[in-house]
Amino acid sequence: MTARITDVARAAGVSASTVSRALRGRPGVSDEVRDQIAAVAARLGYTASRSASSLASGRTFTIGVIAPYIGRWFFGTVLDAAEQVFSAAGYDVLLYNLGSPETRKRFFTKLPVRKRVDAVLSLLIPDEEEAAALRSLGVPLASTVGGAREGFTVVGIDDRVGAESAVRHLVNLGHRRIGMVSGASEPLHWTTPVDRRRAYLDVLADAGIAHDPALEADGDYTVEGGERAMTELLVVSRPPTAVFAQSDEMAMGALRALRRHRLKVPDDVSIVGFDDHELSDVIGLTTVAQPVAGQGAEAARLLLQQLDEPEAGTPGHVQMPIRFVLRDTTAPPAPRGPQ
Amino acid sequence: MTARITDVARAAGVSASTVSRALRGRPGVSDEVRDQIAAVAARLGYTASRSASSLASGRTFTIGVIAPYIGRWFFGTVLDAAEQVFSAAGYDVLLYNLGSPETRKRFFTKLPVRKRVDAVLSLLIPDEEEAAALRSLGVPLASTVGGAREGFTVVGIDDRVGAESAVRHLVNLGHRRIGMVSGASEPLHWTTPVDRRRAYLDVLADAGIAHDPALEADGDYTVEGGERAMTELLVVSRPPTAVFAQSDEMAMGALRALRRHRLKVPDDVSIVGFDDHELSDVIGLTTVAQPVAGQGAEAARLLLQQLDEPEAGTPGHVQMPIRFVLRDTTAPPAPRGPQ
DNA sequence: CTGTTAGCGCGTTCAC
DNA sequence: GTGAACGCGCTAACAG
Repeated sequence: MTARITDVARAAGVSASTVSRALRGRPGVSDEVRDQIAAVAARLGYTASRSASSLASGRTFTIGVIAPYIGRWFFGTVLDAAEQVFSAAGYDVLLYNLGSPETRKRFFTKLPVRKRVDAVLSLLIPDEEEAAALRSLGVPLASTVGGAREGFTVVGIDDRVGAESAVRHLVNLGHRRIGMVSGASEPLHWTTPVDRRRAYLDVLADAGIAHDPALEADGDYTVEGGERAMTELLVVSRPPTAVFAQSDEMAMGALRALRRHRLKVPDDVSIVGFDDHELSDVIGLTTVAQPVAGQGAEAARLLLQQLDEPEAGTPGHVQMPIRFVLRDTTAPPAPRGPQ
Repeated sequence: MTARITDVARAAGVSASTVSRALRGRPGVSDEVRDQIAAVAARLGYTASRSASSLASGRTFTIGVIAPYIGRWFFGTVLDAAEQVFSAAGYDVLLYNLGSPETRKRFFTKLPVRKRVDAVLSLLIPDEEEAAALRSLGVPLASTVGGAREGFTVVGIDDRVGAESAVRHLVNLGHRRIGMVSGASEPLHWTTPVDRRRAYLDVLADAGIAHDPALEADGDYTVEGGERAMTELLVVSRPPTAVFAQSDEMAMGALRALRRHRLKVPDDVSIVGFDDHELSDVIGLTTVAQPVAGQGAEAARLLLQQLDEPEAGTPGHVQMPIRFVLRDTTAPPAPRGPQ
């Protein structure tokens, strides 16, 4: 139904190989022949069949991208940026949205990307077993978010430093009852929640503040989870005067919980988030900014680089800069706490 | 490097054809042979090469998805839902992120999906020229958002009805100076901004309110654009006491502009949005809710249905339900307007 | 610089 | 129920 390479060859009065060479910009074709072939191909609306060319060449010009929840702002933004880099380089993106544990498991056992992609970018660091499955593909691998992994180029941020700045800010304001909304119920293999919690504990210890486990609640990295977690923190015997939420979305949930409890922010409770969500500025949320699109683009670039220079080895770990952003949800504690 | 079908055939002591039939569940293979082949294939980690099988069969088991800005919440959520439906049905998703006019143009002239996909889902209705290009692919087509198009199954909402409810709510509260933040600088071919504006004009006319062009400003469907637009509306001689923003993100931008101008919402100015963004609840934004993930899932389902029953023709246009959501950003006008 | 010859790995007729 | 032959459309190696 659509034109094949032999149709173009016949119409241009040359052989199929010449058409192939001409259209892919390979040397060994005179300029006039090349131009004429291009014209004929355009007239016939010819595009090489990817299936056939990858079968013949072994290359697919396709990158597999594995994302957990595209709908979440963070991963959507990372994906957006990575896709732009890939498509600008002529690669297509095969997207796998691994939200539930079942789809995740099925993906790594069946590995539908086998023989379909030239490289894989995982938006969240895979656990060791999953990483081993990906390594078996024999293609370059990269990941954003969540620690190091053998065989992977990883682009991330220093979660320790970022979380420390958030908590230290609260300490500097004079808070002593500092709670945390964390994301512990997520898959346990990534280092992000662990590092951010470690930083929280370290800063408290540094400030001579005893750690109270009752001031930690799990927010599942979602708005709703953040709301639930904040509500939990409000019913402990001595509620916190300030809360560090491990993500902006959980911080927004916490803000909603506070509003429902008629508590003022930052007068009654201070909130600091992490990520610098696109709407954090609208809400006035104090947070730790990280380059989200930047990480996606950088990981994509490094992956393409490995594809171009296979002998270079995997570039290892890249740290992107972070920045504390002061807005309106943090202030010194009130003379008397909430309630 | 990885196992081929002949490796499995040899290891199982059968022919390649039998392996092919057995693994794809085709009839004509005894149960014991089938089981044994499955075992051998699993042991060898065999997966059929998609390139080879689609070259041979003509099917790709891949769906092309065209998205404008994945990073935007709306499209990210639609994509997320659609991808889940596709992958549950065994299809892979080839993602094209057509943010800029250049990438968009390049996509539709080169049509990299040609011979690579069994169907195409566009997350935003293509213009007539783009639609013609897609029709030339000869595969089932579907779209979300933005009116009807020949050859496409379209899943959307009734923008007129939704926008009417938003504006009528403001009228019912007693507002007479009602502004609008629209998204007119977007590609002109989709009906969404047109329909929502039409509804705005109709409701004003119904209420006997003269239309003042100075009360309309373009917000580009972004938070920043909404902020700019609201700022413009505040400097006209008699500013609006209420504003209908054609999207929640623009409404959030408007809220930020108002906050910067020290104006209270809803005391000084009422704001109503459209979409029910995931964070609108956090902010307390009055809006018109539409099923976002639902539209993506439904469009994906209808596309798969066309793939299963090619003779059924294109199912046409599906309208999803919408719902007005009253929250905290709307109230009757103050006795005296702002300023 | 260009054409010819062989596959790439699989699905799909046909025979048996 | 199973195997042998052929071709999907293209690229790579070799001639010339």
